[in-house]
Amino acid sequence: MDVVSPELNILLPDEIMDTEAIVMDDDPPAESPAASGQSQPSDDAPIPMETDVLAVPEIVSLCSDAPPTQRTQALTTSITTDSTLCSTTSATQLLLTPSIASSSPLTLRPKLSANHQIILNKVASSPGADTTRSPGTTTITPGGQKFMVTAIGKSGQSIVLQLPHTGSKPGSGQGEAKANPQHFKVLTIGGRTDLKPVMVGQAVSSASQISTLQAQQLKTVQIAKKTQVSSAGPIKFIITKAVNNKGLTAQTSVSNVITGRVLSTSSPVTPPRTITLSETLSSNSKIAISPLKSPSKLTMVSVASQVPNSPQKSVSLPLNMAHLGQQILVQQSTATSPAKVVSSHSTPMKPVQTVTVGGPQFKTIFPLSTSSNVQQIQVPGSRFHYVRLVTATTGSSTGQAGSHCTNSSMTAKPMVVNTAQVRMSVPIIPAQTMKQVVPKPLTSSGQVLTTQTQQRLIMPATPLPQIQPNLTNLPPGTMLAPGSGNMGYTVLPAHYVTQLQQSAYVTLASSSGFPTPTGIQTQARLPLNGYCDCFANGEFCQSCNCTNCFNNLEHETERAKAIKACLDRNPEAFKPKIGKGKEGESDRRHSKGCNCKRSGCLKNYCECYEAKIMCSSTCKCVGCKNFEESPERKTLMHLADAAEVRVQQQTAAKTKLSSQISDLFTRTTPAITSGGGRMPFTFVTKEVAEATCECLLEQAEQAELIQQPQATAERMILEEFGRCLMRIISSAGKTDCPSINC
DNA sequence: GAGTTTGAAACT
DNA sequence: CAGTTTCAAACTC
Repeated sequence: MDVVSPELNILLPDEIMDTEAIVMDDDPPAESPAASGQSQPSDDAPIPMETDVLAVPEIVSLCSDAPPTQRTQALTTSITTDSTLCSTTSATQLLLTPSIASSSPLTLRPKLSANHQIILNKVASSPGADTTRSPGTTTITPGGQKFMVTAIGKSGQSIVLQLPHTGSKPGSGQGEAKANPQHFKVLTIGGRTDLKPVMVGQAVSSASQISTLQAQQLKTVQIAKKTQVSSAGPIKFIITKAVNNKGLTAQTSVSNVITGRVLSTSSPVTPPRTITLSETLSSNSKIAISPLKSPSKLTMVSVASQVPNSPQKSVSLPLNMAHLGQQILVQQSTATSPAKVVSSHSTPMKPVQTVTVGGPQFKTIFPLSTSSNVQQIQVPGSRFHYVRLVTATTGSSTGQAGSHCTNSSMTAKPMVVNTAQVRMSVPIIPAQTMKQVVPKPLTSSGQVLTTQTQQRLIMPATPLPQIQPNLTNLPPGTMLAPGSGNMGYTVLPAHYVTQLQQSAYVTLASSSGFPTPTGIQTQARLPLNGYCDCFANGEFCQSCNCTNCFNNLEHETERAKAIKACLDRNPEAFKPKIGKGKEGESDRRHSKGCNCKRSGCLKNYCECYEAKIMCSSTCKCVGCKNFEESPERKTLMHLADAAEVRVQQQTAAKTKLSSQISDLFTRTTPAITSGGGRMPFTFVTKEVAEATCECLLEQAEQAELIQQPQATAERMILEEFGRCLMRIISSAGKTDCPSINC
């Protein structure tokens, strides 16, 4: 058994994990089921994940010495940690982990593309066959031969897996799948630590395919068809993406799930993550990939409402998946229908515990107690309902629906109950410190409303006591606009005041026809074409160069109305773009997401990068490299860190030098002023200098007398000069007028 | 500091 | 929702 070290993850190209969407064939039933997995020439080209996907480094290569046909049925691959993945024999199992005893064969035709992508070509398109591109580890068991491809890498480094023509139409029924059991198991390892959809292929598995799962991390993702939803139900592949996370070596588990069907494998590599990918039918087009795409696409293992006899309803749950915030998400659905996974609550929810899962896009709700050890997981904004099966048993897979977790939550990082508390502070400071910030006397006590970081009091208009009780319910960044409700304060985060500028300018310079709510018509405007640092900082202009400035107390009304007009146009205008993620999420994220296309999200053009946050599912960026495991990003971060360290060191050195100079000056000044004569010019008088020179001349003469060579003469003179200096120094502390005697 | 690049926002 | 335009910030030289 070859085990791919997690380090390979780093080495693999980024594109591997860029798996926002995959192409899955949802074609009508093909003529050739090819259930046996016969190899057929496939012209299916690997579907690039994105434009530059093909530039995959030669990190992994798959080769098989078996004939193509044989390779089709018997994938012989070995994966090593070195730069070469060479096949052994057709019977060779390539297992990264103690693979599950999955006997369901999956006919795949792996090939190594010119760009060294691991490609499993689907022999022929069939309804049951889906094109799968899976970065990560793929375990395939064709006819008892187990095949595991470790596509360790990162986003965008795609391993293209194209399933051979299976012939088992997912929607055609499960029996067909059983008749021609073609199963593959895809395990993706490595890549981003965050939730990222991973390629999923058609997974047709028997219910018995449940492995012992001890993965510490797992994210389950459902691939949902973007463009087309078959009435028969799209085949959905769920791949657990093992994430190379901090060298974890726990077994990774793989769960390949078609609706109601779950395949699970395990591999001792890294904690997996299950990722949902969106599918674009028949799409060979380039796919813009961003990390953490589409949390709403997350689809989990269907576990609820299982049909007891349904072979497609097996649930494998990775264990320890909660580690480091990784999460297995099990979709609770009626698995009887191979069609679209629909969340259904077959069992009433138990009291749950809301926890924050590391993935920024998940809010996990754990049932405090359920008879089936099902942890319910809620994904905000998702119409799916997820559960996580947790069991204390660590036994091997028995084929039962359930989990094989080994204290998954124990190894997980502390789950923080998301209280979504609004942190605001309302300090009371002396009124005189506010200056212009307080245009009107607030109260006799001079209470000033401030909020936590970056929030400024812009426009207090009413006494604080009226609003203070409400502030505790305001989220950070809340703007209390004048006239909004009974609140007369305008609290703006400084970062977003800039957004107000332009609008404010337009409003104030309302000759442009901007429909101000109040119909203000004035030529006055905020300074500098609306661009005023004072205003941006949420402050009134003071001692700046702006002209016709309305950003002052005198124009309080106009200013407030400008703000209000801006809010009328865009109520979200002052909400922080960069802030906490969704409720329950701990990571910061961009509320809208960037839309970078050329910068790779690694320049400050990218708002996410600028804010030093990872691109998230909300981003629409192309060729994004701003994800956690991006080598480019790491490099930049390292450079930035190094630069910062340099700056700090230089600053510290300058500070120290300045301090030393200052200290020296401080220490020497008294001596100078007191006539102590400790400074050189105080005791190296003209007489001393002359005497020294005489001594040196005398030494030179002596050297000439004894006919010493020039070098020796110079040495003698220098030695004499040294002696003179010593005498000067020694005399300096004794007398004001040191005497030099040769 | 000028010119170019880039992406967000506005607009259609 | 997609395409285009505008514009200011970021970037390069």
